[in-house]
Amino acid sequence: MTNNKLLSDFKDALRKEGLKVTPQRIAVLEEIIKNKGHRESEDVYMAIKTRKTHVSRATVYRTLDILVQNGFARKLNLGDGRARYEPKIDSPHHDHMICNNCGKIIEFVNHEIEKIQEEIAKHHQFKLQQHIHQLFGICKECQ
Amino acid sequence: MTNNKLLSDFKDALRKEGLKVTPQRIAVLEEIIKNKGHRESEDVYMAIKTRKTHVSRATVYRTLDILVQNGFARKLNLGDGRARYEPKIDSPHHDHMICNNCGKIIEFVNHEIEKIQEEIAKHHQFKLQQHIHQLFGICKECQ
DNA sequence: TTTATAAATGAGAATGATACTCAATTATAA
DNA sequence: TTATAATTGAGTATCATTCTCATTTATAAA
Repeated sequence: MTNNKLLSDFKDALRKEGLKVTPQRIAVLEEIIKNKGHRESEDVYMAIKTRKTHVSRATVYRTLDILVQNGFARKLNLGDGRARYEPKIDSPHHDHMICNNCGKIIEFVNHEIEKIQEEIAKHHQFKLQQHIHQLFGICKECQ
Repeated sequence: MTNNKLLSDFKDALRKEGLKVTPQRIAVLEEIIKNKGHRESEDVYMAIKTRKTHVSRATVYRTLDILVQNGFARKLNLGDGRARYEPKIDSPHHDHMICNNCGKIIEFVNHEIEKIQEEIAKHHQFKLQQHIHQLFGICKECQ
């Protein structure tokens, strides 16, 4: 998906929700789709602040929530107290391996695991909505 | 394992680490092994405070850390900002399903998933140390 | 048992990420 | 262009957890 298409989808989503299209919201979207990065709110705030629109931390948090609610971004909880955000568009589902030493994040997917998860949920008559699967350890480079 | 054995193991562990055996530390251990519960620090603090030894929040946190470091308890991060602690002794490895509605926690294990995880790690030359696998959704009772 | 002392404790302050408040600003529909 | 409801931003609040440091205590040695 081109960034233009994404931008216009985002504007449509905002309008559909009765939300206004503001330079701050656009800036947060652009910052988030800039790379595959697993960005912290503070990173996004600094990046926007440094090079373009004036924005506040509060607005960054609020906009990241909007992106998550509307399927443009995914919020990750890596257990260190700071949420990370990654673009969700054109990014097939995946989970994460996190290096305990350097913090590097490696994405992985395994359809067998996904399938077993469904079965486990079904077995408990549990209606699965989301899951978190994270592998922590030491990456190749840090050994 | 009997509670007496556990208690004496805990005392041994403390001595081995050069730590003192204090009533507060014993109280935290006893509270944690009382049930399979996934307890919050505040719960443990209130429970001890109400019925036995005087203890402070700081000491509860410090002792829970000691329990985790020495394999007597496991610390869970459920993504809601409050850590949970469960006894680890005599409790085989398991992961958790969490009801998004009522907060109930159901434990599950699946050896196939464990095996695949190992393979994924190996494939990336990643030295696996821990993992988090949590399924979120709606439990049977809440549907 | 008493003593010496390093470790543990507790009360409250500090921290840090995130959420909230509300007056001022701004996007948008008419 | 105007009216107005939504948005923004600066700073404050929150909440779990950690830190500080003076006081207390467990423990080893005498």
